[in-house]
Amino acid sequence: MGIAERRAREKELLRSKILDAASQLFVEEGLPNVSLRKIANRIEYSPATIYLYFKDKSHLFSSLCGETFAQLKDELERLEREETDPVLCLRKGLRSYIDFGLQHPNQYVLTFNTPRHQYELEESSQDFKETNQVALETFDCLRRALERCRKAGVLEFEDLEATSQTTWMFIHGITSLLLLQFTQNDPHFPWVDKERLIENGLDMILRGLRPCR
Amino acid sequence: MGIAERRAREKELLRSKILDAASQLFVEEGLPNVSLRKIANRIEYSPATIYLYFKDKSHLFSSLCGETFAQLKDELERLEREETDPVLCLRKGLRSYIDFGLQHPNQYVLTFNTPRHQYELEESSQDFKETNQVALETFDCLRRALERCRKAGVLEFEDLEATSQTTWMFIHGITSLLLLQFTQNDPHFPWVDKERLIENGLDMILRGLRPCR
Amino acid sequence: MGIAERRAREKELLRSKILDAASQLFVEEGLPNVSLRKIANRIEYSPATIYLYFKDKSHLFSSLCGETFAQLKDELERLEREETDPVLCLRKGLRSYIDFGLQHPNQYVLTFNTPRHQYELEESSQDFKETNQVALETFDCLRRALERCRKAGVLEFEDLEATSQTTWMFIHGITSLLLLQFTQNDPHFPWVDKERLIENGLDMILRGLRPCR
Amino acid sequence: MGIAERRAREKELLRSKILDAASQLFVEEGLPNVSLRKIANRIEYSPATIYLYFKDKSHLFSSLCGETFAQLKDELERLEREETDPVLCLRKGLRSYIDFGLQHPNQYVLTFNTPRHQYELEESSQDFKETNQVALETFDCLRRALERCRKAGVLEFEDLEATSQTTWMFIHGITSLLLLQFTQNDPHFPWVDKERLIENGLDMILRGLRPCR
DNA sequence: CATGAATGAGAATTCATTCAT
DNA sequence: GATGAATGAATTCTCATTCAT
Repeated sequence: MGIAERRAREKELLRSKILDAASQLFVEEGLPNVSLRKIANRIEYSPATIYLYFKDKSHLFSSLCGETFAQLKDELERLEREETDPVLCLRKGLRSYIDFGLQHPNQYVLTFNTPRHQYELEESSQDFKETNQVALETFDCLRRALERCRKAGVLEFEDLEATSQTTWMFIHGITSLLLLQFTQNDPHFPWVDKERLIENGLDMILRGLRPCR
Repeated sequence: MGIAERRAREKELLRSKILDAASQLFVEEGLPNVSLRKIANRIEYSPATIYLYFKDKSHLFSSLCGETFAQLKDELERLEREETDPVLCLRKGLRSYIDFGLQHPNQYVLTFNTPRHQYELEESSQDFKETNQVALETFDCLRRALERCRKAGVLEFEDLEATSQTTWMFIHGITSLLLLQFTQNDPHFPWVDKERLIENGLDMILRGLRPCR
Repeated sequence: MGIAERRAREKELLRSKILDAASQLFVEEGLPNVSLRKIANRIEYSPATIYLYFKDKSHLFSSLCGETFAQLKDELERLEREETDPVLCLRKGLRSYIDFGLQHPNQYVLTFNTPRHQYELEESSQDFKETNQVALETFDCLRRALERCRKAGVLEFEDLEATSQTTWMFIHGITSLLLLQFTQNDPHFPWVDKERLIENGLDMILRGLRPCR
Repeated sequence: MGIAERRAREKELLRSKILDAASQLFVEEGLPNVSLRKIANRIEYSPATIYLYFKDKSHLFSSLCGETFAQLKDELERLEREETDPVLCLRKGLRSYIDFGLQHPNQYVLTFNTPRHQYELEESSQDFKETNQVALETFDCLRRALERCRKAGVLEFEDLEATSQTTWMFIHGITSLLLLQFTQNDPHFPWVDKERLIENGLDMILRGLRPCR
């Protein structure tokens, strides 16, 4: 029993090491330059070993994203429990989302800015379903946060679903272009200070939802 | 004389065919799976021929994006001349941007959702400079549209630059997630109807900028 | 245990096969016409396999030369131990050098008659350092042989270093032009018999160093 | 008539320009990196034009070498006429040969250190015959210079042909290794100063041929 | 469980050469 | 006489993946 447990623990550990290495390489070299070989090198295992833990490259990346976003969900749920003021809770949540994207640029880009057919994944796979489940639950946090504001009368809108999705689009736009800005470092575009942009964005979103008078 | 002209026309034609083929392959297979070989196959020319028209792969892609976005700029400038009502001009412009992105999904993704270090391009290149110039000019349309609204007293905001950038972020978010939705075709997420989402998004943006009372 | 050994042996064997094939192709087709593909074809392995044994093309060639010249060094050092007469030792050594060059025409040409910038190799590489080390040690044999003759009073010269280098130049000239003669097979030039030329050359070298009276 | 002449002159001129460009590129980039395209670029003609003047790449290079060595022959023949002291004439000739090699490193290497089957050339070709003729005549200068010294009693040797060839081998060795030294710039080998090496070499050659007592 | 060895497929790019004009 | 356009063949090298051990 103890032996089996240790084995399971060790197995889980190696799986994590693989994902960690992938994540690091991702940041350092950019998605298309991450090869299984490089991942294997970094953890000092053979490339073949990775196939014992992940069916293929796309499953690995899919898991990576899934597990990354699980963290975001946890954070948003914590916020939901701890922050009682509904508008503040919403605002902090949106802010967390953006910060999270900036902290995990590659997973963010891979998940939301990379057409899926590039890293195909059969829909039936277990990994895929899990990832998806997490995503839906994460989005639910936003839905609930908006609904709470509406109930409290501090925000006003008709269609909860449409508003949630639109709000997501806005913060996705903020996150996404900030990421572009930092990875490209384009000297020609007169980018406003990051902090400023984020707060201005959140202000505009909330102003767009405030009651009409 | 006529001969030289015909030749030039033919040359231009082949260049277009290459760009077209690239763009199609893009859609069908995703950026990292587009190779010069495949492009050449599709137009039934040899791979080497492409090098007579583009210095290398990154120049080809850069040209592709640059030339595509020149169209957007043209359209926005046309709008600016033709639509006199400032808010309507702004709204139509934002809408055009989104529609344009949806019509050229791959160029859009390549330009705004693809970290540059993946398809690097020396900054000094002529292609690069031109593309950049076009981008800046396109953004200027948005700046002017917002400023006109402010002068007309129909919108209210403090910092023109920050507001322009934030607005861009929002419509980029809309475009970007709509594209994701269509390329992924995720059956599990309860997407609201596209038209609805766009209009809701534009409403929210404008509401976020309306005068305080 | 036995398994690991057999594997190591097999691995070493394939490495040798690659080097052999490279060397042969070299002879048959000339250096710039030796491609990794051709080497792979000849040994009936895939091109990719070669990369498991050599980092890249230049490392392969560098290894080839290095390992070849290690043999020359061994031979010269053996001579040094076995031949006690200093002039004879020198003469036999020079002769060995020439014969060695004639026996390994391609490695010789690659090492001494091929401008390095053609097959560049980072200086830091391990292969490179080793090759270099071997070369220096081989040259040391010549230095010592000359010095021994001087001490014995049978040869006379002022500057050991300059004389060693000049002597090397002479035997290199002999080797090099004999190789040219055999690879070109030029029917128009009235080449004197090889053996004659070599012995005449060695005579002239030794006569040039004999004491003045 | 005048027209035809001008045409012929112009044609000859372009031929020269091609050879010049080839020669320059040679020096700058090394033999295997000289492509017809680069040559054509440099003279601002199309690659196809080169084929109007040279049958193919190897003929071009062959001509290049032939014409370069014609210069050496001219110089040696001039020396023969002007320098009356036989030993001095020999020594100056040898020195000229070495200097010439150092001044035309790439042609020298191509001619004498490059196995012919790398740049094949049918023996029957006109270019080939001419080049060969020049080479034989150049070697004749050395033969005559040695013979003159023997007749004057200042040098002593039995076989003129063998001695001439050996002498050539020696100065070829000097030239060849000096060229190696300069193109490789190997920091590990303690090369003696160039001038010193050359003069030491010439001394040794002449000492090797001086009368026995 | 882990891997060393191997590979087929494919990538970007360059080149010498041809030929219709 | 000169060339613009085109190409087939070749190059080095990387990668995801498999499989016997």
